[in-house]
Amino acid sequence: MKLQEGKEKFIQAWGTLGSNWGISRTMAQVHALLMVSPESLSADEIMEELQISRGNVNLNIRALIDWGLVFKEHKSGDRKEYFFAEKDVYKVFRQVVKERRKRELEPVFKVLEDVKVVEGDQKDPAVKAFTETISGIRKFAGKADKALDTISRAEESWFLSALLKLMK
Amino acid sequence: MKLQEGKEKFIQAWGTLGSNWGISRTMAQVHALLMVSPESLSADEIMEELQISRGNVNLNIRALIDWGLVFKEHKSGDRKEYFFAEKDVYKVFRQVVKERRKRELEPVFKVLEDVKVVEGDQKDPAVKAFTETISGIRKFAGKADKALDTISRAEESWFLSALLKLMK
DNA sequence: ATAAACTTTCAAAAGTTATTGAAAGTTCGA
DNA sequence: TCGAACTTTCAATAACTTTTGAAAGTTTAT
Repeated sequence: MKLQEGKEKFIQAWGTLGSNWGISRTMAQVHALLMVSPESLSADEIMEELQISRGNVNLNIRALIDWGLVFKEHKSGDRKEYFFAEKDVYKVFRQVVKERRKRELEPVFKVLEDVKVVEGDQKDPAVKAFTETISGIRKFAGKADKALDTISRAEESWFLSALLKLMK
Repeated sequence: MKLQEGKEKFIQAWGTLGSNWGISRTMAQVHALLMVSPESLSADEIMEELQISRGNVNLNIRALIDWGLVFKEHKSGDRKEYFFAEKDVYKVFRQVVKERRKRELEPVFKVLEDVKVVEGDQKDPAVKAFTETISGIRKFAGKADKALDTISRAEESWFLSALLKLMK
């Protein structure tokens, strides 16, 4: 397989994976392109490679920077900005875990906290079912949150050895 | 807080969570409604509670059944079908892990396998960067896949005690 | 075999999200 | 301060996804 073909296949696959997980397809594609580029790229180069507009590149690059997955670089004697991605997959994973935990788990906790006590007779099956489901979710979410926090702080070596132990 | 209000808040929150993770909002809302209902519900009851059409209920119920999160029930003396959800949050989690692993990780593996060897000089930085990134992702994905497989087979008690150890 | 009660399908409509491109804004060197 | 080189914004538009509802299909009791 030719390099260009491989790149394109990988970029498409990464884009699909992203869009299945609530990350915009283009954002994931820009990320994929930067992951396989040895040098940092300018906005123009990204436009050219992915055939997307300047505005779109700008929007998605900023989102990636916001997620902590992409960084800016300035080359001397050049006024353009250049961008490069974190290439260590484990660091990417940890960063995504960290961000999504903050963005999505926290609002859910807030709602669970809000609704955990509803008025009414605990003998009413409707009240009982509601209370029990919410309480089950709260317990599970608390544990998941701790686990994710641990993962997002962990060193790769530590994490992998712990995983291996887990799998014995 | 009144039960009805709590239910509505929870259903909205679950819907938002779902749509952030690539699951349709309505599918997550139907799931949430069934999670907090003590009895199984008919299509009509779901239509009524969530104010959505019959076709929409049917589509999303079938998807939930396909995911293994919701089940059918027949009540004697009644020709309607009734639906109820798995309420054990850990089982729900395991089922989702299992399904997404199958649906999404597998196609990505296939592409990674396809593109892992590209023609050209390994001293060419473009080829080298590509090869190294793909190889990093393959290694990580292999480990993640094993971990998810373990989780999706594990008993809750086992899983939680392993997590606790992990967190010491 | 029929009809009532129910479920499923699917094309059109509505709603949502992503993309464009041109205009506005910013930065920098001379 | 000016103008060139670049980045950012945002309203319009395009693309995609979800929802509807009526028609078709299926099942069951008699």
